[in-house]
This record gives sequence, structure tokens and C-alpha cells, in this order.
Amino acid sequence: MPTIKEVADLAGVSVGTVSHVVSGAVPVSEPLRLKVQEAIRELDYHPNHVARSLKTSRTRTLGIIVPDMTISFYPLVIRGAETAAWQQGYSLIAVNSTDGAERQKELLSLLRSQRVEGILVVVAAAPVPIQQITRLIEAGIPVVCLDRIPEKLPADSVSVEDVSAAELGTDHLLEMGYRRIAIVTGPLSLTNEKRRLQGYEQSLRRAGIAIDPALLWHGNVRPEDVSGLCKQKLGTVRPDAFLCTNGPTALGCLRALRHCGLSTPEDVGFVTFDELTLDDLFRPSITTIVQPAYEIGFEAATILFERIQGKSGDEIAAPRTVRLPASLKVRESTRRA
Amino acid sequence: MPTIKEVADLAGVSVGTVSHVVSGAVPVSEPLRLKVQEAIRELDYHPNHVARSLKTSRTRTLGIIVPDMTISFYPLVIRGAETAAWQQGYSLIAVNSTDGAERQKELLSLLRSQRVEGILVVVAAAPVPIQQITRLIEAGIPVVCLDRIPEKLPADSVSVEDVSAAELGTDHLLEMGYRRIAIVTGPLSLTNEKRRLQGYEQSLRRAGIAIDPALLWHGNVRPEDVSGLCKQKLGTVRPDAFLCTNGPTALGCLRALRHCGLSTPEDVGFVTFDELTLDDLFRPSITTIVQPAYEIGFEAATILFERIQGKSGDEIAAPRTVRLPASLKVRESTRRA
DNA sequence: CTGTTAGCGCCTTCAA
DNA sequence: TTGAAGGCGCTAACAG
Repeated sequence: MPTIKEVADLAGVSVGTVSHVVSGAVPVSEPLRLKVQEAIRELDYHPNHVARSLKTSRTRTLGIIVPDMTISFYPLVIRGAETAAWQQGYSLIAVNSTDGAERQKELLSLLRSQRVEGILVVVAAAPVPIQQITRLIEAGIPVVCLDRIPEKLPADSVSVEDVSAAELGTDHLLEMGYRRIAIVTGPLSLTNEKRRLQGYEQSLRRAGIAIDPALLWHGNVRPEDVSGLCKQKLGTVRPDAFLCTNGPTALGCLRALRHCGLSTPEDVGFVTFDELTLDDLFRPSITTIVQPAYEIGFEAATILFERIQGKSGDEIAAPRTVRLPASLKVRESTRRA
Repeated sequence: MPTIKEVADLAGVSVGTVSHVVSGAVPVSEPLRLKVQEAIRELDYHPNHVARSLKTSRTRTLGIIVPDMTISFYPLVIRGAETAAWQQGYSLIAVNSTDGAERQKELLSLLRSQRVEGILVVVAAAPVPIQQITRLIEAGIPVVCLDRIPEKLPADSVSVEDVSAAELGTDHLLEMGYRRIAIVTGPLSLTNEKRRLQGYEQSLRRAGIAIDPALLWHGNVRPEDVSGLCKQKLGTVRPDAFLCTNGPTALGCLRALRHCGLSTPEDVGFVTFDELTLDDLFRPSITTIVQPAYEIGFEAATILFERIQGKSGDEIAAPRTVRLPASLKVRESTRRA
């Protein structure tokens, strides 16, 4: 791999001159510039980012940690962030935490060693000591949380407007005439889940319906577990509709319904957060509360850049909290006979 | 961000000693080691990978380029590669080419500047000068192609056994009694598409059915385009079944069918490469030729590591070609009334 | 075992 | 406008 020195030698100039034409920051006379460019082409020279980063202590790299990019929501988030990063000349390292606290810690540490200039993180569902993250921020590496928001973490965050999103889904079910609406949530240690539950409760209350604790099903983010939970609950309780607060949960719930011989929309109404299918080609298509995944990623990266740029000198700005609106895609699973 | 020197000062030892305890390569006496570790904890020291990479000229980083990780097949591939990389203590930079030749070139250049030690690439569907890739290999950066295999590129490659995979699907349709089977392909400039077409033809021939050119529909990887193509073709031709050679193509085809008021399996049989849905919860569930996506990624990364390790000294081994078997998931779209 | 030191490739003053 | 030189943080000899 050729170095800047080899280019300089071939072009018959000094390394400084080559550096100038590469960066474009300092003007170089036409003839020298051409000679340098020719040498670059000839040698197929690619500036060494590693050396540049060491010198400038700027890696022009961002990190993003997601639980599992196999879940359709996250690739969109990543692409949003990637686009924002690309526009600023940054690249993005995306890694999966598999929702493990230990793994997340390792990844945070790895990204730190790589000297990424900022980190986007969807915190693992496993309870994570927030110290993992506060330390990073103290060390001067800005962190923006997205999608899932840990409690009491003084960091920027971007996610959906959970309460109103849940209301959107619940109101729709109420409008369709469902009354015994069960909510299937993930772990309530995630603020979002709590807020979604809250939105559900508000909608019911507003409709004059009492909250029935027997219809509050609290699971986690593993479809198998949720499926088991639902099967068990279905033995004694029969809701007429379901609101699932995330994709994996919905998957588990749907499997349980099928297992119990219940179908939607014939037997029960069904609404979930997050897209389960690629589109509406399949039946029963599921009514979905769609989060603006791409925008969440894009917006989060944008905030991260503001932090990175504004880091020099003046006091740290207060954490920003951005909440993007969700939208409802009404499909067949809430179409009553 | 503390440096190795600060750790050394705090622990009252030399930087060499700190380096030794961090790497574990050179033994250090118990008392010193403890002092160093304490200092590391105290300062929250994270070794600078950038400096280390510059010194050792090994970044312990791999790159992977996919067309669009929003397509469900690719996240699995990436995770497979990530797992293999992680096991070797490497990290992975995943980027999207959006199937553009220019973009792919930029990404290759970027990864090269980042000094990744090897690259996994799903070549862009747009015709790409193979020189982009051969140059990399000449420069000593091993490249493994996966999923899509460009013609005449002397590089390692990992993908599915296209011919037999297509036969699998076609034979199944034949067994179910379909006779006028249309094949909807992506661009034939991709070897895989050609091979899949070949498998389809072999199956038909073996069954004594003549190839009808009117049933050979050649599209691209953009659902909208394919949908338009299919709508037009359906105006004059009526196949009794479809074999789609990839996901985006299938999507376009299904949309066209719906547009024309045709449903599967009632009116036509349907088989496609690649999963369209998360699972079999939706109807009509589509019979699918499933590629071992995770394994493809894992295997490709493994080969890449062999190249990276074996790079020193001896002559370059001949390109390896790995073909993994596909499996058929029979679902409702081929269940005849 | 432990300390010292020379670069890895590049950018960035600073002089010429 | 161009060239020369120091040093970013670390590792890998090498010397002690």
C-alpha cells in the first residue's frame, strides 16, 4: 500500500505538497497539482485514514448499537443514521448487542477504543447499568439514545411519541367497537413500554372503560416467551382485541392465538407497534402503528453531530428529547365482520 | 481520553510495562501488574486502536458491502459475518451500496482508506467494472464475493447452489401439476440469475416440457419495474404458476397479480427465492426457496480470514468457490385446490 | 522482568 | 506556494 511519501517521490515534490492537494485546504500551483494527481492515480494511492485519525484525533466515524438488525425496524434506523453520517463525510459502524448487558458493555468499550466520535445506542433490554453510558459522555463521547429510552439517563434521546402512538392504536380499536382490549407489553423497565401502557390506559379511561388488570399482559422481547405467556393467559381470559407494544411481542402473541385456534379479525382484533410484514400483500394483514424508523435514525445522527461540533469549549447543553409522531396503518386485522 | 503514558505515570512504571499487561503477551510481575490494572481502572483507560493499528498495520476490521440491508436477506448475512469476525476479535463495518456502481466504488475506496483487512461484497446490480475489485485484491486486500457472483472475477465467492435451488422450486411446481410455469428473473448480467434460469430450464426439460420464450420474464431488482413488466405481460400471457428468482422480483410480481385480480394459490401457483414474510403467520403464505443467509455470511468471513492469515509469503491460492444448498419451504401458495 | 526508543503515515505549523 | 520537521499513541525490538 503506497504512502504519501512514495507519491511525493514519484511526483518529485515534498509530502507536504501532496497533503495539500489531497486535502484541498492549501492552494497548490497547477503544474505541481497535476503531477501529484498523476502520481496518485499511478500508484492507486489511498490516504491512510488510520494515520490521519491519529494525527488529527478525529476518526470521522460514528457507532450504532442495536439489539438485532435482523428485526426489520433496525435496518431502517441504521440507514437513516448512515445517510446523515454520509452527508457529513462520516462512516458508521453498526453492531448488534443481542439485548445482552455484558455484550453491550463490550461493544461500548470496543467503539470507544476505536475512537468513534459519537455513539447511537438502542439500549439492551436486559437491565443495563446506566453508568456504562454516563461514563462515555463524561469521557467526551456524545451518546444519543434512540428507540428505547432508559430512565434517568441525562442523554439526548430520539424515539416515537409513545403515549400518543399507543392512543392511536387503542382509539382505533375502540372505534371498531372492541371493548375488552388486552395489552401485551415488553419489559416495563423500558420507559417506552411504560409510556405505551400509559397511552393505552388513557384511551380506555377517556372512553369510560375501567382498566382490567387481567388484560395487562407483561412479557419481554422474546417471541417464544411471550407466546407461552399468552397461551397460558388465554386459558382463563378472553379479550376481544389485542394491542401489542412491539414487534417481537406481537409475533409471540400471534403464534399463541394460532395455537389456540383463534384468528384475526374473525375472533379478535389485533393492532401492533412495528411492521411485521414487508407490505400488505399477505392476509390477515395486521393493523400497525408505524414508527418513523428512518427518521429516528437520521434525526438521532443529526443531534449527535450537533454535540460533536459543539463539544469544543462552551458548557454542555441540556439533553434534548425528540419525539417523532407515529402513524396508523389500518389493515385487515381490525376489520370486524 | 487518557493515554498509555498517563497510565504508566500513575502506576509509576514505563509505557512498555503497561503495554505488556494490556496485551498479556509479555509476563509482568504480580505487584506491577496490579498497580497498572488499578491505574487503568482509575483512569478508565481504553487503548487507542487507531494508534495500535498504525503501529502494527493491522486494523482488525473487516468491511461488508450489501445493496440494502433493509432487504431481509442481508441482515442475516451480516450477522453471520459479524459472528465469525467477532470470534476472531475483529469488527465489521457494514455499508449499503444501494446497488449503484458509483456508490460501490466510493465505498470500496473508503474501506480501503480505513485499511480494513478484508472485504465481503455483494456486488451492485448495476454493471460494475470488475477492475474495482481486482485492484483491491492486487493491492493485497482480500475480497470475497457473496450472494451475487460477477462473471470472470478471479475472487473467492460464496453463494447458494443456484441451479439446484431453482430446480428444487421448479420440480415442486411440476409435482403439484403446474405446467405453464413462468420465470421472473432479475438482470441476467448477474451470474446467479443466469444459473437460476438454467435450473428452471433443466427441470422443465427433464419433465419433457418445452421452454416457452413467452414465459421467460426478465426484469431487474426493483419491485416497481417488475410489477410494471408483469402487468404488461399478463395482458397477453397466462401462466399457471410463477417462479421468481429473488425477493424484490417476487414482490413486484405479487403486486402485479393482485392488480390483475389474480390470487394464489387459487389462480396461480407461486414460488420464490428468499423469504418475504417473517414467518408463516400470514396468508397466503408463500412457498419459498430459502437460502442459508447466515451461513453464507459466516462462511464468507471464514474464507476471508484464511486469506488474511495466509497472505504472508507463499503464492496466492486459487479462488475458492463455495456453494451452499438451499432448502424449500412449502407453504400455501403452491397448494392446489 | 522492566525501561528506552524508534518509527507506523500523516497533518500542520513554521521557514524559506 | 513549497519544503522540513515534530509528534499523535502505541508496539516491538533491544538493552539493562
